[in-house]
Amino acid sequence: MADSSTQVRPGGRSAKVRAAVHHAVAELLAEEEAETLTLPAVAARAGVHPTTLYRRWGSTAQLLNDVATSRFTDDLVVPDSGSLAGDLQRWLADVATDVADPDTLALMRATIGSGPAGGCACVEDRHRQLGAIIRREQDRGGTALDVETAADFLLGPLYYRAIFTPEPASADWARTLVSTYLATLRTP
Amino acid sequence: MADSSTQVRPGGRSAKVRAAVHHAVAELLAEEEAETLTLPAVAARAGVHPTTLYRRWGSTAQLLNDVATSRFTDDLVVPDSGSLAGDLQRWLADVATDVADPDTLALMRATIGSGPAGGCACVEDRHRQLGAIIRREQDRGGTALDVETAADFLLGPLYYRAIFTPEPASADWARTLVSTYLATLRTP
DNA sequence: CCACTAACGCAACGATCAGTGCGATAATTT
DNA sequence: AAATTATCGCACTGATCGTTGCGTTAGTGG
Repeated sequence: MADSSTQVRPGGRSAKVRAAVHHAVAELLAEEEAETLTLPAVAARAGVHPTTLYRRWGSTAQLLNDVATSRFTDDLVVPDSGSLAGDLQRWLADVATDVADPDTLALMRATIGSGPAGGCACVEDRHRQLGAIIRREQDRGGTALDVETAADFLLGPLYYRAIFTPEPASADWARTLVSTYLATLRTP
Repeated sequence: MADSSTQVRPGGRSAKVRAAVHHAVAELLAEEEAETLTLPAVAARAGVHPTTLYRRWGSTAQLLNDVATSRFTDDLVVPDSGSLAGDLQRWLADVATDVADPDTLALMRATIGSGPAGGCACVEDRHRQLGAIIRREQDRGGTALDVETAADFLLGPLYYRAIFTPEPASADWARTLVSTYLATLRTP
């Protein structure tokens, strides 16, 4: 009975405001620099009163965390091609395509800059997806992989290129990354 | 003779102001959230008038870029242990130790969030250092490595863990990373 | 359909930010 | 040492931000 006095009300209007605000954040990050991303600016773009943003989110950091979490959660379908290599290649290619979008990158950068937990909000679901792929391979009777190590070798180079280097990471490059990673497993 | 009319003057006072401002940025990022990093706040901490910051840097984005560039340039000595494995292990362990510092991480996060070129400012010199190590191995008659690929497998997982995951990356883990990377080269 | 209340809009306020013009200081050159 | 001028400090101003109190709108349960 933890805090039963205040009941949430995610009805039509709140959901509509939330969607408009999320859309406004993505728009503003896509077109201008992250400097001008203030709560009044987002409110004006979303057609919502600034007070609403101050009350619901409080700061741009929490708003960005919310936007990034919902943006990078359940946005990709975990493939089931029948083999580990196929699943990983399909999935990482999708991730690479997603990360190659400049608007997506802008959201990631802003979220990372908003606080220590910003990065986690961007890749938390990716780790869940990778875990699902690995678990499925294990159920097939295949090799048991460590999720963290796989993330180091697959997501590591991909996100590193996206954030820290100007050169893009294509879907083909992601597939090559999976091949070389699986090759290292067969030859310890 | 491009713009010979305006000559820079990096004398004693300017250098002192610059150092104080850089120090103030690092301090503010270390203690509080990145939200409050405004030019007047930095000026107050540095004991400098806000107008100076508006004129010399113009925005927090450019200031952060300047701070990050000078912070992550010539801060590590490229080792020369006689072997590629030794050089890489020493160097990447140093990088890991540097990145493990919360204050360093805060500066990196803020710089990444300040603009598209933020990430490059943090690792540009790292690529130069890695290139120097690889070139030295080549001069020894050893294997010729591609700098970009090596960065993908060495810096990628390291910076990915630092920015996107809560678990730290120790110096020992970095050395293991080098070992596994070199192992993959011997077995193509 | 009605009562309840979470969520939003509105107006007003102090605080801080971003920018400008002008004089003072000090680095650099002759 | 004197002249030149890049750089900084100061005072001032308009704009924007962050916050609060109060009334209104609209989900939610009876």
